Amino acid sequence: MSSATINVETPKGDQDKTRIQKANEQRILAAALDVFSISGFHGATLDRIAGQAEMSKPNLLYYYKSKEEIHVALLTGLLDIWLAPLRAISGDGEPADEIGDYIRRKLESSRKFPRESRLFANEILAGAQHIGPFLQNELKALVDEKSAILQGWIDLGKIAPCEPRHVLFAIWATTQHYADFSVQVRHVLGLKAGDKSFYAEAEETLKTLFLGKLITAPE
Amino acid sequence: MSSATINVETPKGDQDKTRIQKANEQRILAAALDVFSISGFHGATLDRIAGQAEMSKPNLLYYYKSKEEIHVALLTGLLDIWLAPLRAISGDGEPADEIGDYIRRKLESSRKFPRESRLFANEILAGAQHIGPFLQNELKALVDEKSAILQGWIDLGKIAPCEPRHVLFAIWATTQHYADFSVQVRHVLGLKAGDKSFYAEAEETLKTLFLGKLITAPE
DNA sequence: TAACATTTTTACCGTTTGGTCAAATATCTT
DNA sequence: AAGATATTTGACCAAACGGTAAAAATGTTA
Repeated sequence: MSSATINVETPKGDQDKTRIQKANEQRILAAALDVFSISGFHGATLDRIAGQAEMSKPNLLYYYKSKEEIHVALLTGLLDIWLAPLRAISGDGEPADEIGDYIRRKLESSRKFPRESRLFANEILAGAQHIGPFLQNELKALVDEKSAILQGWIDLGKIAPCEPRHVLFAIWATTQHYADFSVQVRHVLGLKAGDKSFYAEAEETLKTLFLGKLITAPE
Repeated sequence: MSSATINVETPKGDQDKTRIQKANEQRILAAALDVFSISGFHGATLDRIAGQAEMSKPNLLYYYKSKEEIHVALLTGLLDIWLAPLRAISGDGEPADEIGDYIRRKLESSRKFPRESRLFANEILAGAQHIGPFLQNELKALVDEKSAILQGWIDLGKIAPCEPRHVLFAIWATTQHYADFSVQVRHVLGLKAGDKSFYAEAEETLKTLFLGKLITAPE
């Protein structure tokens, strides 16, 4: 198993790419996202990805040198989607608004990008082989920063005493659950495949949970 | 892909098994749990499982006819571990005790059985091919039953109004997160591999979260 | 349109994988 | 000990897999 980790630098300037190149790379990534997010890295095959992209396998390998390169490209593109809701937390707003909005954004992300969420979950479950450095560096730094904001609110008595990092974990877990475990959610609720009607209840419940006691009433 | 789902009936009475049979089946399942929980079904190979079990591959296949049969055997054994904490919720106790104990039991389960938790997560992520019927039947019935208890507490004004099923989802998500996403948790917290010291903070945080507002103060 | 570069396809290769089979060995029963 | 049964192993196989080579087709540009 090669130990390639993601590198942020763009190996090729996006402008000197052919129109066909750009289109086909998009088709490949879209197809690969479908397959990887369901079957995981090892369960996915180049034949299925190529089939999904309506493309021959050698043609696919003309754009990406290996299966792993496609996987890494997907993960790289994922990280911004994953980070965006967290980045948007501001220390200037009211805690209830900021946390509530964060929950809303994360739920929206689960609803709109369930495949990306499952791809991410698969990668973490498998030991974060590729995105380990990202977790230790970029993500950790951002969590440190946002935790300090939460800690500031605690010090001001605006929210209840708690471990800020674990509160973030809880928000991640609960919101991503609706994408990663959607099959279980639907089966338990008796919903049919593709039914996403549970998201409204989910948002209401999570806001009750996180904003109920966590936010101490202003005196 | 064969569509075998788990069947509860024991195909062979456990008593008429040889001493060697029982021992080797245990060795195989232990080894398979190691490999499956890290690599997923497709990433796992019979050679690696056999190697981990210190056994030749044909010998392994003498006890289990196929890779899938091992996988199903593991999943089947998993379900009781998964259900036990939920089963233990009683309508007779006080809400704060019952919910707090449920969180404690689920966290303990994540700490003691992280491989089982990841195996379960992998199976759900992949679409719950094998345990779909279990989710729709046994699990749904149990969730219906326990949700009714929560609803009873709501009606009595003992806990805040909420969607009981989604509260259960939130407890599952947050507690299992520490097993399934332990790599991410450790990287963000700056802990070394194998360090499980975060569980104490996790329990405290989750109880603050779920018992803070959810439980309305007795008048 | 001719020359060039890019894209696509056909045919193929070596390896890995899940699984089989018959023979050999160990264990149990009487 | 002898026979029956259960266990283990080495050799092997067909299929699937990731990937390659080179030619054919298509697009671009002067």
